[in-house]
Amino acid sequence: MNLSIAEENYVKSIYKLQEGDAVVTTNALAYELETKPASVTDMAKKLKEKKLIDYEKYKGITLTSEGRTMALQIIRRHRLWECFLVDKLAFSWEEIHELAEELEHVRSEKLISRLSDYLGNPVIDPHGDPIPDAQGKMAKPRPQTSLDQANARRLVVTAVTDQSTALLAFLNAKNIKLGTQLEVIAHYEYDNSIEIKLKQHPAITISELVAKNIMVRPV
Amino acid sequence: MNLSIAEENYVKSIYKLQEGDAVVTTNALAYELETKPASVTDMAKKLKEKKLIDYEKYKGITLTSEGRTMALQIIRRHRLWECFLVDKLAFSWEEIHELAEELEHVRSEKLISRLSDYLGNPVIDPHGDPIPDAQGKMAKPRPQTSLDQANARRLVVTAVTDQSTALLAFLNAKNIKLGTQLEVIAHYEYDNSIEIKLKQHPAITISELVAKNIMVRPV
DNA sequence: TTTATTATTTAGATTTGTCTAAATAATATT
DNA sequence: AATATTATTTAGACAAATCTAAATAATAAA
Repeated sequence: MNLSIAEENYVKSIYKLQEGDAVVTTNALAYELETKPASVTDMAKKLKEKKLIDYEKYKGITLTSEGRTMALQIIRRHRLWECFLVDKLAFSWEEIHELAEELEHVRSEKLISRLSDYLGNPVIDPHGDPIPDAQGKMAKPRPQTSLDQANARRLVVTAVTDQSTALLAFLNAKNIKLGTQLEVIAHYEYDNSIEIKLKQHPAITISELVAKNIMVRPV
Repeated sequence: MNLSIAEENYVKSIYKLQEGDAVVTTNALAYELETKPASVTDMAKKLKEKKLIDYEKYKGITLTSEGRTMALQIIRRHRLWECFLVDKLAFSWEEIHELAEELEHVRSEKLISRLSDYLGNPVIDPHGDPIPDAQGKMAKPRPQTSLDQANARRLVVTAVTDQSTALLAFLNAKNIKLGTQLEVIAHYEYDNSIEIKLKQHPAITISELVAKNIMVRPV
């Protein structure tokens, strides 16, 4: 089946919001796709017609197994292009998402399989997320949490959820990037700020807002 | 200015049909884009509004200098991706066009400039066509003609105009590919067939139809 | 130069994906 | 349980890109 770019984006977002098997609500999907709930309802009817989702009025959305297969293909394409951009074209991790967002819609099984070979068939992308193989199989996602909720002491940065230039500039100034290892020194209850220490750097204190946008996993 | 994919395809095709400065007719453009003349008229009004073309009813279409700049950017993207597909992913010359046709619509100056660097800033693409630089400057197109009209004796294959699988299979069987050098032995007036010889192969005779679809330049 | 042919444009419709505003359903609050 | 709030859907509209059929302009042929 051949999906439009819009349809692909819906399928991908539904997959993302499902996180396993949760039902996705109209509003959540609208928010994720930066569109209006009415548009989501319209598209839900179309995707149901194409048997990519299960959908009943007011009951929310889940992917069918066919929809899940489509989603995994799109995610595969996205993550392989991200690898390409970082490994071959030396882009930094904060620049790649929106480019991969466009490249992922070039549908060619052959292109993707050759790209994968060319990259050495990587199994995780530059954000640390697993890459589905051609059959849609992939490793379990790493158990990442936002920095403000992490309970381990020694952590590694896996992603940044807010791509605003203000945040990225801040992280740059503090030498925090993808793969950076850090140690949590203290939580300050008063404003939920967190004191952290990077190797070869003095300890710094970051606000709750910043901590919420830094994703980490135990090292 | 930000063009839609449809608009980019129009601009690119107008550039191609102009071949310098010729006026492009509605019908010719419709044929090139595999669409209907009425659709071309509609789009012509839009592109005129955006100052990318000069257009007066019944008088045909030409690009403005702004339109030409856009066209050269699109062609640059297209040809760089073709280089990537052949040089890095080992695609053959007959497979790359339609993939590049999609990849060319990812608009990112930075992506293209890095891709160009990565490829060693090539100045001709796998079909032998020149690649515009970031400023839109490019070498003169090679003087290619179809094999049936070539007057030189020793030639090199630069392109195939008909991408049908039947023709490609034929060329494959005869070991004719991009860059293949050949020598014209004889023209047979009766049916306009041509006898040619490839190095390390016995001479073969090809029909006028085949010869018309093989582009060559003197070696 | 009148007529026939071909090229182009217009008018009106269609599809896809979106929107706003209003209606309805589901859920939460009192 | 009645009411308020929030979530979702429907109805109707819109923009982009296309189409068909009919009208008009340009060109070729008689």
